[in-house]
Amino acid sequence: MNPRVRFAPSPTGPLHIGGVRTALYNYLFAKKNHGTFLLRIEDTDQTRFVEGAEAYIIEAFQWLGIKFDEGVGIGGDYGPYRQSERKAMYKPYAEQLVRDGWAYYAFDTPESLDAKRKEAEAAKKTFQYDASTRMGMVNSLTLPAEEVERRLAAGEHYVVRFKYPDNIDIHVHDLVRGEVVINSSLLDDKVLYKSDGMPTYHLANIVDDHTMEITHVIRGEEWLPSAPLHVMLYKAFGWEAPQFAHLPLLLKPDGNGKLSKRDGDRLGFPVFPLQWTDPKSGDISSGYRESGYLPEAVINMLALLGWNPGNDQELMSLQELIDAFSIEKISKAGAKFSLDKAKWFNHEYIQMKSADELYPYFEKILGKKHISCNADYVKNVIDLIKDRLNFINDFWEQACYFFEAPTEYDPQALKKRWKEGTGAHLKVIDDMLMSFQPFDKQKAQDTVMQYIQDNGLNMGQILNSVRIALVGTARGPELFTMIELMGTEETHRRIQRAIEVVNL
RNA sequence: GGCGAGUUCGUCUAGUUGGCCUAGGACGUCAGAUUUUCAUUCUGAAGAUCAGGAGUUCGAAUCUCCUACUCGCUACCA
Repeated sequence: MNPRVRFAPSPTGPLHIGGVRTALYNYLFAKKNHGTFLLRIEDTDQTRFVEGAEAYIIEAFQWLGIKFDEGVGIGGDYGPYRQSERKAMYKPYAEQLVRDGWAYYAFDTPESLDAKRKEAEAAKKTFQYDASTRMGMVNSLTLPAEEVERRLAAGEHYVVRFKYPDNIDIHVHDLVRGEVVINSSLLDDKVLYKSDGMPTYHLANIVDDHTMEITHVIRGEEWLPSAPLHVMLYKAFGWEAPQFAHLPLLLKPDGNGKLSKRDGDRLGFPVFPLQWTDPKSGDISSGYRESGYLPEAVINMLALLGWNPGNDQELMSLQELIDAFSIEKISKAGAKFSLDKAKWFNHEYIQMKSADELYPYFEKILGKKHISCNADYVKNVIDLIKDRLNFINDFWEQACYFFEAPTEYDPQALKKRWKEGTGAHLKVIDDMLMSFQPFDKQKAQDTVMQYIQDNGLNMGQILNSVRIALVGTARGPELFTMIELMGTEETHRRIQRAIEVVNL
């Protein structure tokens, strides 16, 4: 049977990069095994619903180039794929569990539960709704049947709680961690069905995974503690459980905690694929896309954070990742996100792109500066400066002088390269350069070099002074190539201006 | 507090059946080389006694036990 896997985010805000990796692993697994990858939206918590989050999630995967076969936004035979739209189907399942003795109605109010917790806290204990306490609570286990009926009929608020069999070992077979065993007496009677008529994650995810015929549940490690509950639920329903694989966490670059939005803000890197504006506060969180990352680079980097192909290959296309992927090679320990490595990946991917491919990105950047420019010229610039780009957004910093004459000159560079008499030499060189119409790079270079040699000048000094005139500082690609690209007119203007302004 | 998981260079990791590991690669760092400058690129170096301890064994990063530390979960959130 071909596997069916799902990515099931909650639309409570922008998609965390750890979630993206979870989705990626699901995707790689599905594609490797000729399976189906579907998107399900888990919006059972109406109080945490955030406008635009679902659209954000879909757009993020579009940008990343990860395609769902089925689900929200695509459709399929197992829909609807939004849990809010499946609301009606959960209640019968909850009732079935109560009928079969696997669950019970609980009428305890949030206030009374709070009181119990506080009470326990005062006694330095923790209150747990479980086999040891449930008989002292207000529920269908302690109330007479008629009373339960009456309360239900009267429309009183209630929740359905799972009733663990007492003192049994629950085995969870995890594909990355092996066998995990926990005793039922340590677990609390989790709420399955909420008083607002919605299931909790636990019930909804089991019902949906079963009815959607999910074969493998690949999710974050934070779900491991509730996996025993899920295993028990499958048992209670008499359903075959899917295989589980709990992924290691993505950790912050420094320290040990889980990577959070705050770490991104603090250390200056995005934690979300796309930029996100909070609809309530208006706060903006940066995204990989807007920060100048290439989606291929983000995917490659993420794939290797917690998994590796078992050899030394690090630069891998999506297809190569698919071909090499296997759950067995997923590591158990959490992985720290590294900004340096992310930068390196992105640099590598930019180098793989041609000027034609890169052009649209840079045209947009120029557009924002209100610069419209001949496409061939821009592409030539790209070829010249590409290898110094780590991010798409580095473009302007690295190439601005190709589009705007420098307005000031780096004092450090001037001090080092601009000596007495430099201006006079520049005048001569300027004339030489201008004399080639049309410009002949090789001849111009030969002529200037000859001049430098004939006058016993220092090549580094002279050429760099020209460079400062053109760029504003001592950096940039090969000088005569720049001159050729900028044109003699522009070169002339810049040299003249530099002589005037620096005036030494 | 309870429960669970994890622990190889600063970071990501290789190491799957114990011996070719005097622990390999990548990022980062440092040093050289190339270049008219900067960046790129290239070469090289430093960097882990495999969390610690005990044991099994001729031999352990790899097996067993104990300890420590870190993280996760502990809601009518997912």
